[in-house]
Amino acid sequence: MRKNRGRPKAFDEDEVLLLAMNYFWEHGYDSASLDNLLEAMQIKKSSFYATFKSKEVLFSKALTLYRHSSVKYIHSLEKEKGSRETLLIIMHTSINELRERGSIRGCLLINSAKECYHKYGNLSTQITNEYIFFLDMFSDLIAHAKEKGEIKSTIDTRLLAGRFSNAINGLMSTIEVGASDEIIDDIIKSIEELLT
Amino acid sequence: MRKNRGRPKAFDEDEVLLLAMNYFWEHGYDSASLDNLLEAMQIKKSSFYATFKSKEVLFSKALTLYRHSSVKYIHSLEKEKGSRETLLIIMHTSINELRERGSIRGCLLINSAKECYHKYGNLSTQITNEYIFFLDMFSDLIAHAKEKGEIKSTIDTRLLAGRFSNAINGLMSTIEVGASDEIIDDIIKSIEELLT
DNA sequence: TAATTTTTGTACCATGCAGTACAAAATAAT
DNA sequence: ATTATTTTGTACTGCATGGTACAAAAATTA
Repeated sequence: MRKNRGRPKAFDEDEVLLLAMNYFWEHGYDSASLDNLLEAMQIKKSSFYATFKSKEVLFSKALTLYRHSSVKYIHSLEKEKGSRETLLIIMHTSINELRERGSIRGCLLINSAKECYHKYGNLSTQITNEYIFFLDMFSDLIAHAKEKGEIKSTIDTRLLAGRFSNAINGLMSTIEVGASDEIIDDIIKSIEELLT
Repeated sequence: MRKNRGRPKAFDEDEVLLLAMNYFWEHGYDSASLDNLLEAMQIKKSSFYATFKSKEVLFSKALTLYRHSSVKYIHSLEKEKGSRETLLIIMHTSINELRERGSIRGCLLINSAKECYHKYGNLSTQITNEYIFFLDMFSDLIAHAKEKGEIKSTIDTRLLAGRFSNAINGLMSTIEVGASDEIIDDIIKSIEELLT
């Protein structure tokens, strides 16, 4: 069986996966209907099922892409802006999104965890694994920041990463529930203090 | 038009609303199908539409009931256990649920906020109002605790309520995403420290 | 050019959903 | 008892969903 036989694909698999990831991020798993996804991905149903075998598999691949692209982005950010600053930028990215568009997408993993918690077992375990990966990444950033003296906190590095992640997860909920700017700004302040 | 005419209702409106609220709390708004709700409420479709005119109206009433029953519970708790202790019990209730059942329901408002954030405008505004009500209640508890010397923190009472609420909202997400007990226990510790 | 292989477009399918229609049943008023 | 009024049970409607069937289209190989 030679390769490159038959009609060639009219789209790039990675490109349409990125489009799908962004659509999932914006709308969530259940609310993203297949038809709307296909429109966002600019491909037809049969092409979709030939390439990604189901909506669930597509989502799983989107979660993996989310990790890969986040790692790439955060590593480049750390090089450019430093470790502690990178952690703060991670938080402020969502806040800027809020001020500019009036709404936030939050963290794809946390959003998905809420959706999958009871409903989708397979996805849940993947989400947990991806989350641990992010926590490791935050731990590394904090460790580097401590080495450089950017953070002086005596709290255990990994637990500090947990508190940081927790505060940001809360912030996304707090924003979505419609808290006032005063409350939100104070929470941001408390997160900055955490990384001191 | 006299009252008590015609066939009498075979169910108590408040009772079935409570059943509906618990079902929504367990499953969320979208995932709670009308048929499953009706089964949980133990009434038939026509009775449902004659009493609550739609699923959305039912949910709105469930949100209001959630506030009413929470107020009642928390006030009695404050009388019995004190103000600071009540705040801690609010947190530990979810954690106990986790240890006992292996999963948590979290806060109905926060769960709903996530679901309604983009999708249901009417419900979103109600959710924000209910949330402000809870924040007021937390503020009162903290104010009382400060008066009694149970809490010495110099952070503004309302902002402290915001930080407390934020940390708990985060904790629910952190649990759902599958964080380790070590991370969770440390976050609990940090919340207890917040109320010191 | 003919045969083979793969992708693509369209029509279709079964299921689950919120909500409606309507007649039968149950009560109160007359 | 008859009539008026309300609730209840069941069947139905229309729509959206994820997924499939299948033939036409587009490329490679011979």
